[in-house]
Amino acid sequence: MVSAYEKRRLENIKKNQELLASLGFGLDRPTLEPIEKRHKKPSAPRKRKIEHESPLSEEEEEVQGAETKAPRVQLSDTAPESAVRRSSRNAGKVVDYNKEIIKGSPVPVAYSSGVKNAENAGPLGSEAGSKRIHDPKQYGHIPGIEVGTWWESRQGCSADAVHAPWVGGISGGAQGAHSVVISGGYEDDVDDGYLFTYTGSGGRALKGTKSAPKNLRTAPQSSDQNFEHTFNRMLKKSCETKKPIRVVRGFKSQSKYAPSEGYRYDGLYIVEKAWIEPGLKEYLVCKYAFKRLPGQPPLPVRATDIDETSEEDNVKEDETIENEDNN
DNA sequence: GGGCCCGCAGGG
DNA sequence: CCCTGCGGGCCC
Repeated sequence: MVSAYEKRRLENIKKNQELLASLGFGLDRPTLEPIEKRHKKPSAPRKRKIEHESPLSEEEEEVQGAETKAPRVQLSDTAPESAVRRSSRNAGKVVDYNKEIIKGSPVPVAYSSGVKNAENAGPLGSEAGSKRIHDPKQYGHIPGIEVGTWWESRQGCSADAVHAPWVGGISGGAQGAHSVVISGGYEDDVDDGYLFTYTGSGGRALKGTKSAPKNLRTAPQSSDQNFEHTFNRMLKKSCETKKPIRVVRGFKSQSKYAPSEGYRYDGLYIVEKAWIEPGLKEYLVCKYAFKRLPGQPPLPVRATDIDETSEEDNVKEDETIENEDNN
């Protein structure tokens, strides 16, 4: 039995994947090998899902090797957008830093925010109360910030001028967006690393309702998005001007190209296409297809099996890729 | 672990 | 000034 929500989600994903495949013809996509295969605790036998409904292009399979999993997204039918918060999960966690580094990366890439003051952290982002020395309102790379730079939180990312807002996913100016953060807030977005779809902002009841007023920073989708919205208009402009956009991937994204912890600068992309489509929950959303500019360091790939010292996290993470087969 | 609500930076 | 935003910390 597949719920209407799940059906819609899979349809949207498939549509977005097809679009990305059409845009990605001939695109070179070097990736870094994941760090050594990790051991997973032998717990209860798990059903491995074989994906059929969202086939990847040959090109993608070549890159991903034997991994042909669908994006790891939340599959809850009841409260999908509330199940991704885990900001305090690192409290007291001890991580072996050396094992978190990928060989061959231009800068050490961490897979865990257990890293404190690591050499891969942004120059200012690791220092409390540091003052910004570069202007985030510019297009292209920020001087001194290498692709692969990692921050524990978005505060550091902002201090290093890569993405200014602490909360919003889109930042920009008259010629288009300067930077975006992939944060996994939209379940039908597809991330193939060198290409990804991105959903605009707006259409959320941040103030709550009249009877129950709130002052939230994020909230579930409750109305249509449109291109008149400031940030959505910026990204549409980006599609016209082809100005480069800094892209940061955050741990909340379930993509295999996203860090499992913290936030990582993944370099410059352009917006190839902008359109409006029905999102999940019936509301229209603004969608964008991003494409990575060539000549940048390869993208790291998240290790498949994460060796968590605490088992509850391990189980929880793994369950997100399980699902009843819809056959 | 979930709900609440805060500061902050940016855009208009 | 105002309002907004795919954070995050605190309290429960």
